[in-house]
Amino acid sequence: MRTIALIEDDRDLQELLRYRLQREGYRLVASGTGKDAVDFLLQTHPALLLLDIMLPHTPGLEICKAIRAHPRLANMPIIFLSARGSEADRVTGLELGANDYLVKPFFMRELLARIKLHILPRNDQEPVLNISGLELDRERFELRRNGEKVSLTATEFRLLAFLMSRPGRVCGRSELISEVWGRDRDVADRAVDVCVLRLRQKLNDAPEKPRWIHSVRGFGYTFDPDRAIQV
Amino acid sequence: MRTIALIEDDRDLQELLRYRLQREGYRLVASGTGKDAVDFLLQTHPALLLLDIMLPHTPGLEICKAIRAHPRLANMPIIFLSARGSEADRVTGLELGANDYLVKPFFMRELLARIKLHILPRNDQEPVLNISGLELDRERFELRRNGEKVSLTATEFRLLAFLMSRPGRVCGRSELISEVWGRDRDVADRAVDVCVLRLRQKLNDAPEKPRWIHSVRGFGYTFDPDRAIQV
DNA sequence: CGAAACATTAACGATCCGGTAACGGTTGCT
DNA sequence: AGCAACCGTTACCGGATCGTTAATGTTTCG
Repeated sequence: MRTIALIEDDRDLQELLRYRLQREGYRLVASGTGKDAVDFLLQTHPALLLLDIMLPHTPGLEICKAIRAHPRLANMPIIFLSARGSEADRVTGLELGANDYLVKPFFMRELLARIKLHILPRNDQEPVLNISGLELDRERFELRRNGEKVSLTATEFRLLAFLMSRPGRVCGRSELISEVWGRDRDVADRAVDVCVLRLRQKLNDAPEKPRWIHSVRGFGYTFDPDRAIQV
Repeated sequence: MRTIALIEDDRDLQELLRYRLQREGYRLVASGTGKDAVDFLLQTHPALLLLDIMLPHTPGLEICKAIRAHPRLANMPIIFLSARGSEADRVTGLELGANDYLVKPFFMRELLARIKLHILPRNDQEPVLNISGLELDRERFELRRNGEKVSLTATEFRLLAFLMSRPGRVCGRSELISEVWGRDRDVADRAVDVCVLRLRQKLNDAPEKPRWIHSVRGFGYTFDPDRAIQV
């Protein structure tokens, strides 16, 4: 279940949102004040933040700035909720790094739709990817090929997940190492090749017709079932 | 410069947007109808689409669905522009996969802020260059000539990418060597000629009428489809 | 016209690159 | 401790690729 954070001093709105969000399957954690907002978010780890602009003590815009400056929170989606709807208000809100800006009173179902939008869309967070016979389940850490399970190791799984979440994109070895192995890990390029080799073996990914992982000479690898076979 | 596509039948709004977006440094490509929207987008490769909902022939919602279903366009950001602002309209728009929904009349600066929001997080340089029948895809490391794939090697690809990203500019051999081959590489000038030769062969780039890569005697090479043929 | 300067082209061989198998270190479980 | 799974490294191989060279065309200019 995904957690959504709310910072809002209006008690009634707080309760209304709690009710509606719970009905949609979210967990709501709320705070009535912007004091210690960063700590609050670090503790609760929400998937998204609903942020009032007019708050006692710390204005919402300040909080937004602080979040964007914080390395661990920087890309958390933020939706501003504000009674102020002038052009200038909206623009400053959005330019400060908010992902969306809704003017009160807003339609509840629109808010829900926009929340979904900002939480779901990233391919690399989707719990299950299903591409041309390969089913990658990030929650169970399982891979199924035409329905039957293929057991992968952790690195193999992460590598495949990274490639599958960017179908068609050619990923260079250095990119793969920093994203799959870790930015700080000191690992040779060829480790990627070997990992790909092992993946291909487990997937029965023959160099024939419909291949999943393609080598792109001089650049790297790509997951692309549609790519023409190299002749 | 980033391209933004607009599908909108209101001429006045089209011109207004063209004016404002150009002032912000975008290039606008517009179509008054939703017919062949997918082809239109495949050709122009915009970074984002502004889409009217009420269009003659094909409704915007249909276009949105078609885009999301198309593998090469699926994650293009879409902003709906609509005169209809009811809760149901907004929700269906967003749930169909649009990234944003603005109700006409909207604040121009808010639109600009939202455009930035949806474009910014992505890569800085245009991933696909499309010049006079040549389609260079830096993400897939592919080149298509009038739609059909031409397979290039790494150096050929980098050289062509460098030339195509500066159409009309004449690039000297030494410049090309340091930018394409690498500042430190010790390579003779002639290597460039040979690489250009192989490129031309693969592209069927005859020295006749519309030529892509031109030799500029004494200086170097340039990619320029508009250049008059040397007589 | 003829030579110099420069560009085009074909062919060759060195180098680079990716596939693969084998090795050994580490980790975690029994 | 013993064992197996996992993972990064290394080395070798074959083939693709690329820079060089030299011969051939083409343009420029005295």
